[in-house]
Amino acid sequence: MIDTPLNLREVGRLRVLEALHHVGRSSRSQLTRLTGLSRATVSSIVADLLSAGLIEEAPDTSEPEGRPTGRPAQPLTLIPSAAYAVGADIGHQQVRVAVCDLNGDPIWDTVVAGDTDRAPRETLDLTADLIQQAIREKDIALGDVLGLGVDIATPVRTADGALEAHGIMPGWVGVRPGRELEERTGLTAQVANDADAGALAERLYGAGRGTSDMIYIRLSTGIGAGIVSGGRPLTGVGGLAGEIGHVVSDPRGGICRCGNRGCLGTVAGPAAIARLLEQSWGRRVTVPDLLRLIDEGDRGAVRALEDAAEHIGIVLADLVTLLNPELIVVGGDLAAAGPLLFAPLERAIRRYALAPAAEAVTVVPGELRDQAEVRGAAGMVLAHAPRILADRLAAAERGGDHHPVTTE
Amino acid sequence: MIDTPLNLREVGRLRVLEALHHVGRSSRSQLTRLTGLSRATVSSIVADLLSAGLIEEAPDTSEPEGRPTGRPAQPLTLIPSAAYAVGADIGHQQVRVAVCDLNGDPIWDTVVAGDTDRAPRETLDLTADLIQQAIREKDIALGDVLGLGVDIATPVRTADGALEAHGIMPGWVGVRPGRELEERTGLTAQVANDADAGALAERLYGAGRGTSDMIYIRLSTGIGAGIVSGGRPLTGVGGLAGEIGHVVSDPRGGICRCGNRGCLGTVAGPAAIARLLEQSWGRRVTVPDLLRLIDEGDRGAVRALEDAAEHIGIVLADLVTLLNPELIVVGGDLAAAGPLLFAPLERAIRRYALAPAAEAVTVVPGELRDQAEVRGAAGMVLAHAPRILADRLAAAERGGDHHPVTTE
DNA sequence: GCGGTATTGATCGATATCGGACGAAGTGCG
DNA sequence: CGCACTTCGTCCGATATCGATCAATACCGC
Repeated sequence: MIDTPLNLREVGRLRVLEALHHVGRSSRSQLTRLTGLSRATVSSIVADLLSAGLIEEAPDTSEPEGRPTGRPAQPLTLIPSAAYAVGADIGHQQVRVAVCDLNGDPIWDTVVAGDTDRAPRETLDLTADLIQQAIREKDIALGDVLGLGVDIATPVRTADGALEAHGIMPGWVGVRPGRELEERTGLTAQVANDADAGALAERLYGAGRGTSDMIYIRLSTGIGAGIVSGGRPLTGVGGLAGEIGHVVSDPRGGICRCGNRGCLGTVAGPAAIARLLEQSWGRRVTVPDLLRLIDEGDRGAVRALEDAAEHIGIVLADLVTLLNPELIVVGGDLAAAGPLLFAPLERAIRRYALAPAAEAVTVVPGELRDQAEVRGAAGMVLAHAPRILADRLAAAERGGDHHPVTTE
Repeated sequence: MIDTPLNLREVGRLRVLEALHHVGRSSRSQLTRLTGLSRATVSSIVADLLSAGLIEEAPDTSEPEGRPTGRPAQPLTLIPSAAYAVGADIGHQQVRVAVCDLNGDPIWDTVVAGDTDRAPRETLDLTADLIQQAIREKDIALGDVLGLGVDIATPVRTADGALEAHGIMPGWVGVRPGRELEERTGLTAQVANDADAGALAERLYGAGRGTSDMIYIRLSTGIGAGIVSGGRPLTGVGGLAGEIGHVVSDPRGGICRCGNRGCLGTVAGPAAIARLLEQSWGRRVTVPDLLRLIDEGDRGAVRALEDAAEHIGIVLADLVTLLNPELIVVGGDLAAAGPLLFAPLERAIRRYALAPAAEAVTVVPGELRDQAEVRGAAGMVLAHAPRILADRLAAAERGGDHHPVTTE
């Protein structure tokens, strides 16, 4: 993903691809407006892309707008199956691999359970096997795969893609899953934190479509957040941004594995709620148990959830004051808890955040559920799809110069 | 600042200008690497820009690198005086106007005191007068001014540049200072919050040069912050981002004018510290008074400052955990307080922020002092200088087609 | 129904960009 | 001191882009 400046001759194609990727469907004349190129150039590039099999003339669909008059435009679209991206989500207890088409729609999706925390090598082997299985089963040419996106439940150092020491996956410290999987699969890989991947997915395909300033908060075992600012993921200088689970929520709270006291995750994380209930119930309580108890209206569980939600809401309120986001998307298992979670969350935001910022923000549950992270991982690659496609077209022209499709 | 896509023919010039603006000094051959254009194209564009008087062949300076061998490169630079930007800083008790050259260096700078809070119209008139006076005195052609940057001590709605209701400048609510000043001066204007302007200035010209993830915190009357994320200012969806002064610091603290309780600004803002001392001293204490007391080692003043710094540090710690910045720059009057301010600040960050994030961040005082905001205001314009210059060159070619310098 | 109008998409000469070859300007070594 | 070598900048033919003109298609009003 090095940002080598493109040859000026290749910029046109890139712009057309980007515009099509962005708006999904567009005519030649609309493309001239979107790209700034001349109509002649757009027509020429479009002809190229058509013969390259990347785009197609859409069969003309519903156009319910009161059209102005004039010759009707011929809509063009990217062919979704012209290229694919693979996403791999490495969680604590499972590996998930999905293949997505150019639209980001998953066409293959599998989850395999396993104790990933302690076995990096085996987990990476398994992941690579799943990827190859997917490509084989869907009969995809390796050259049609744009790349591999990986997300993992621990911070990723942006500089070299290595995993940070303070993460919760003990055996993985220092491992560079991107490079490992590149060697195993032959695909170019990029790696991100799971919350960042989830944020990207919800922004591209889920509840946050079209927003530019969004926070995705993930309530599963711990608490993590992915921040989108100005349309771009906010990772911070070392990839640690969004570690909302380690904001100090109660200075007199319990000791966190990160070394601080009263981190939000230890005070209000789903695991902490479950542990709280274990004390009174005297037996093991999992997050699904918790959800069932809440659903049954168990007063202790409801109280624990509400208290946790208020703590989370207070921290979110700070984030709202500081970042002034448009939307907060709540994902992870616990998002299923519904209004009992959302009501105290929103109340805390309205109460503690700066009023105009609180008014500007909406809190919604995620739409993608357990698919969010994998789709976001693939989405990281797809976000660069136009660039990768343009690069490949340019390389193909410089290399094999025999285009039998050139003239008639 | 509409982002109309450029004609492909005009992209080359833009890229060359951007590269030169970014690195400051560069040879033709280095420009080919920076821009991705061919050597031939770069040479042609450079010839254009030379004859347009925008760039010059630098007289060859110290090149102390162990040079590799080969024909020496001919360095090129933008001519700093080829264009200017005007900055206007509208504070609570003063208006400051500066003219900066293409390097961002101020060549004219004036402060005028006045009760700006209650007199928007008079303040705008005064500002416009100062701007015109500056242009006249420095004998600058209006066509050589790229634009006007305005910053003001209240949140600015990004959508239309109007001032937000919750700001601290009562008479200004709903005013659109950008449009007002455009009408008065004939320059195109852009408006930002003062903390955002300060952040930009410190990042471009001050303590934060070269950083991409930075927080600028301003301790003057109140507390505000400007956030730079991934090299871009983070304004949020409504321009409210960075309102660190309204993060709730003490839920049982006093009522803030924003309607909440215990906002950081009311608990630990310079004005709050001064008010705290007034209670014991029984007379009016200003921020300069406060600084003098601290300098004299007055124990009450020192204690009040340290307590305030800890409160501020705790909120900054949250920001460090959430944004993982590289640098925190402390500006505003109070930054002059020195180690008595910085020590508790850093201690709180180390204590409350996530350890690896705390290790990654450095806290430094600002370098630009009271010039930060004006220079940042001008810097907003200068950040787009290449684009504006390229646009103007293109427009000039389409319009007046008589270039006597073309042949011969 | 038919000309007027508006918009899209294609065609054509002028021009700018690209890649490669060439001259220019130095360094290092025999 | 000359020659090989390296890098920088310019020159030149091939090609893509641009702006303008032209054909195609649909709506509108009389």
